[in-house]
Amino acid sequence: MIDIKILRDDPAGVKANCLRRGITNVDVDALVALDGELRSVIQNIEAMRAKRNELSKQCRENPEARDQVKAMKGELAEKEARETALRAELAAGMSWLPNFLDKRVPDGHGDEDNVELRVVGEMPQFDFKPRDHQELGEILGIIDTARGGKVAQSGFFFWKGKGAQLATAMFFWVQQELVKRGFTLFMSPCAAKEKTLFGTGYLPFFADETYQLAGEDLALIGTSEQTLIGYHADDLLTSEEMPLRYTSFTPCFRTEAGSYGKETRGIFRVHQFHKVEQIIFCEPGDSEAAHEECLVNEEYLLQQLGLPYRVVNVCVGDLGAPGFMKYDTEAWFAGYGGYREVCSNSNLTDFQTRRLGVRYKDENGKRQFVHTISATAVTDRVVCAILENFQEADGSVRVPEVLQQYTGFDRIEAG
RNA sequence: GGAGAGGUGGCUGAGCGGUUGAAGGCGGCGGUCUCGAAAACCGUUGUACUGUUAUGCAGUACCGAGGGUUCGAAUCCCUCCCUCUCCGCCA
Repeated sequence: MIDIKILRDDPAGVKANCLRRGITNVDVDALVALDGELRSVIQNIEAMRAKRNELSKQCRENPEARDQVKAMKGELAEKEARETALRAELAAGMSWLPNFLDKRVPDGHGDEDNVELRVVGEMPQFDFKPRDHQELGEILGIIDTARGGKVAQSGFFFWKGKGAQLATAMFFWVQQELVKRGFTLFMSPCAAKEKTLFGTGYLPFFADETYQLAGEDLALIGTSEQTLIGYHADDLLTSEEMPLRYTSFTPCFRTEAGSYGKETRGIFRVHQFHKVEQIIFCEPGDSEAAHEECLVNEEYLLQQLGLPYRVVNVCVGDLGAPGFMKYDTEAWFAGYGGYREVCSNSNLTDFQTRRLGVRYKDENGKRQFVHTISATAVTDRVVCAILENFQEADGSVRVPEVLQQYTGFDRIEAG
């Protein structure tokens, strides 16, 4: 949600922002008109109430006042109904307005327009044709997509045996690393109510991406960002306790509506994946630095794992509506033969906290909305990158050194 | 799932149709006292929205949420949500 005062003061700027983001379903002028009408109705109602309250005080001595108030009731009720309707209509429209954009966000329509910032790490060299993670998973018996389909649905999968051990080791190691960097570790709910999904900006924008639980005001989470940020809904934080750094390891559920047939090979795009998340709550002036901090963490983890990667500045067309600026980190996938997204790191500014009511008192005692950063630490995709980059001619895979203390083995042997 | 109890300001805790935006206590802020501090005493202290001749003033709303009764509701009625206690079941 953006500040409605900005909408009032600079509707042209809001319109331009929508236009640049390709958002066409919001009529900014209509919203401004709604806001104006609402305020005039409010003024009207408040004047009537003031009169009513005044008259009510006289009722005991003056019976005529009672009749006057009675006479006002119908009109007041009508105006109040109008106010309720206007508020609902305005809120619905406001909920579709996207966040503003950082000056550095590049133009563009899709991921092909993202701007490469740097390429890091050494490419693995092979004297054979490297296999992709799907093929390796089959050879090693560590990824089972067929049985995922059997027990759940196509798009669900099993990590099995040493693959599951490798993934578990990586997720555990990453949580430990983030705790060392000042993050508080959570184990968090994997379902959330509509209010939480709306507050974090997933609704209404990504409604068809969520798995709704039948008969409940609950959906499976698409990311622990939803619950970790919802954690502080309606809270008043203090400058002293910020920045708050939170992390959680959870499954993430996505219907992937509309993406059928896209990147379906392997487990790159699935209905359930697993993620360690980085969340930061901070004062507005600190969010740019916090955004960079999460990126540093992502890069550190990939470097420690020995994975080559590149960082891109995500263009406006590939940036979600809540995002102010986003970095994607793309690991090299040797079998696939290209860079593929493994981490997504967004500065959401006050877009979520305004919806959720997460505020703090600034040095003047004024209440302000805090800023949030939401960034991936690692997901299953990183395990896939390990498989593809650490493979050998027969399909065996070496375990990155930093994970060996947790796996208890240094290779997954083929055959 | 069964049976009870309860949700009031930053916290604690009164109020149970009108002068209650809400007693008392704690905390916070300002002051007196002091070389300084503590203690004591005095004063002050909610949030949101709207309008303004704007670090002020006025109005409206807010006592879990939403409806209703009433000239008027924190107080009465209805619905829902949540929390706690006991019993049962259970990873």
